[in-house]
Amino acid sequence: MITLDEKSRIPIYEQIINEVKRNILQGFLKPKEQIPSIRELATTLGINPNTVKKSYAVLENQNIIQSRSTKGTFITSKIDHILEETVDSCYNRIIKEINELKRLGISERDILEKIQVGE
Amino acid sequence: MITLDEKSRIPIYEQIINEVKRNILQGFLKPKEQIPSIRELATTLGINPNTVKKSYAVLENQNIIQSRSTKGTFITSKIDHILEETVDSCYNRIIKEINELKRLGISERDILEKIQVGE
DNA sequence: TAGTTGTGCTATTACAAATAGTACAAAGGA
DNA sequence: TCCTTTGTACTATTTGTAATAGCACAACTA
Repeated sequence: MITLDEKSRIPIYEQIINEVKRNILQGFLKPKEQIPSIRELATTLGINPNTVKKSYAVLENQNIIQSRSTKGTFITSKIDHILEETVDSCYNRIIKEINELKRLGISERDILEKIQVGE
Repeated sequence: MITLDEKSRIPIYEQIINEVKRNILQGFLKPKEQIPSIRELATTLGINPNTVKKSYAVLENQNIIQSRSTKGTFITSKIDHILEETVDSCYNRIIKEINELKRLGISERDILEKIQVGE
């Protein structure tokens, strides 16, 4: 299921990209499985087909999906790299925030405690 | 010192807001201290005065700076709240990323270990 | 044959950021 | 007094990107 946030600063076409990846990683979409056609997804989301096309083009470029003329669009058979990349970028953003906190004078110990308690 | 990232998705006027806050938090700008005039900062950064004005308007609205006609613009005397708010938003972003990692199947223990080792 | 698929292309719209330009009043220094 | 600098206020324009609109084509399929 793909949901969009119109108010977000992130463009719709990027949101679609992220949502497709999320669906794959959560197991809702599996390798070789067919995903909605450009026109169908556009109708579902109430947006223009060109916007979906743009998302699919990027996803294909990242070897996450594969489009076949007159057939449809399918998840790539090998999706292992997606998880790794997504996790890495998550960690990178966390590290970035931690460094920011350190710069503000918060000790690493305090940060880790707060994170644990906060869960 | 204020630096801008033209390529960033964050608008210039927001970057200025963040930079002013950062300078305060790092002690480069102190309470009641005068900051560059709208025109001066605009010249320094090579941008339009209206853009700086927009940033200053937001900062004044957040009680971080105070503008006085014909005098200039000054840091507010009370800036304690800024640190708290900034730290809170940092933690919130970290929590958000951690939840994302959990959703991807990473255990909290693994996350915390990775963060510690990564530092 | 009719419908659906992805593809490719151009033109247009929509929106927010940023710029350009002008004008004003008030303070302060020469 | 004169000049400069300050913040303020306002409108108009430019710019860049996202998104839309619309069309045409080839190929597959029921």
